[in-house]
Amino acid sequence: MRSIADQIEAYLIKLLKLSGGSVIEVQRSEIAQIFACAPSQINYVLTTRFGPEQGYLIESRRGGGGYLRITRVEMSDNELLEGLLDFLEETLVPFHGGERLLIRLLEEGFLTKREVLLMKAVIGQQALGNALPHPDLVRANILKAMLQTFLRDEFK
Amino acid sequence: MRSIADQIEAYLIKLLKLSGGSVIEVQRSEIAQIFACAPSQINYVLTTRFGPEQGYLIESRRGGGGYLRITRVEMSDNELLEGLLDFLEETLVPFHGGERLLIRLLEEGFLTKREVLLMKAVIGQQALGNALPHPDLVRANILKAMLQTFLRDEFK
DNA sequence: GGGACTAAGGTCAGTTAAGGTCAAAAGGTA
DNA sequence: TACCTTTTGACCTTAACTGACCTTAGTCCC
Repeated sequence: MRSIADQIEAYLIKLLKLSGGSVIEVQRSEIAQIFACAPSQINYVLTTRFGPEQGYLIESRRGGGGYLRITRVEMSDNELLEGLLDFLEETLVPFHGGERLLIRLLEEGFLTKREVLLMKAVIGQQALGNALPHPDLVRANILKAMLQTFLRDEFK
Repeated sequence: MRSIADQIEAYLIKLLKLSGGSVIEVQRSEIAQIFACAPSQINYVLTTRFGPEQGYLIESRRGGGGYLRITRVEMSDNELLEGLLDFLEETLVPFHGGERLLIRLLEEGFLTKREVLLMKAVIGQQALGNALPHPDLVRANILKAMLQTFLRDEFK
């Protein structure tokens, strides 16, 4: 069974699509009610699925008339790449984090499906094995090296 | 008598057939319950019967709503690729060896130039660093994982 | 303007629900 | 017996989820 988090994610994405534009405003408590879950669950979904890595910006306001605003952020290829490289600079990459990042690049049309599969294969379990000392760090380095490929002249 | 492992294998294969498509999602604990065995038994079956050599890809997710996803990846009859995989099976890959291999694949029209650059980046110094215990082995594994990507259905 | 009250959203630590790993015991078979 | 395959269980990691408590913003009343 799909988890509630997955369902909420799907719901919000649907809202974004329906809204035509790239921004929606929702009430945390309302969403929580729809899915019969704790309000903090919504925060969980937002942080795990709608972070900057996935290409979203979250703003919010508390108090009466408060809201959550979810914005899909469009970026140029270079901005996107450089942002991702910065991100990788400071971060370790667990497999699923890396995967989401790649999906983002696919959605942006930056990578082909074939390339994503290729890169997924690289950062996956099988390739890295368990023997390595710091798999998350190695993953970050590998992704960085691959992405930097695209910053080269010939691809601009 | 057929071992439980064999029965589980048969069951999963049946599920795959029934599903029509080439992918199923199951819960480890559920399967374990059906066959009244330890959950880790399922992992055993997966690693011994549903590895890449047998033409399957395993993905999984932990935590609430976790699952095991088994994907059938059709083997291509392409001798070159399979030959290369065999070759990698027994060999370590120093950087320049790996590079030659990629160039050959480019010449054969298997990879685009872009893909070759991508893969070269992966097996290069920067990505793997110097800290790793067996860089040549890691390189072999990574290349293997990447090439196996191309054995999948969608690329035939 | 300043409390007091109300209506939001935020945080975080802790619990629950998965799957992963590994070594060791058990079972088969040449 | 020696070796290989199965099977299990103890322990680990990761993801999902919740609830108690906190912060911020607006409203009403004096």
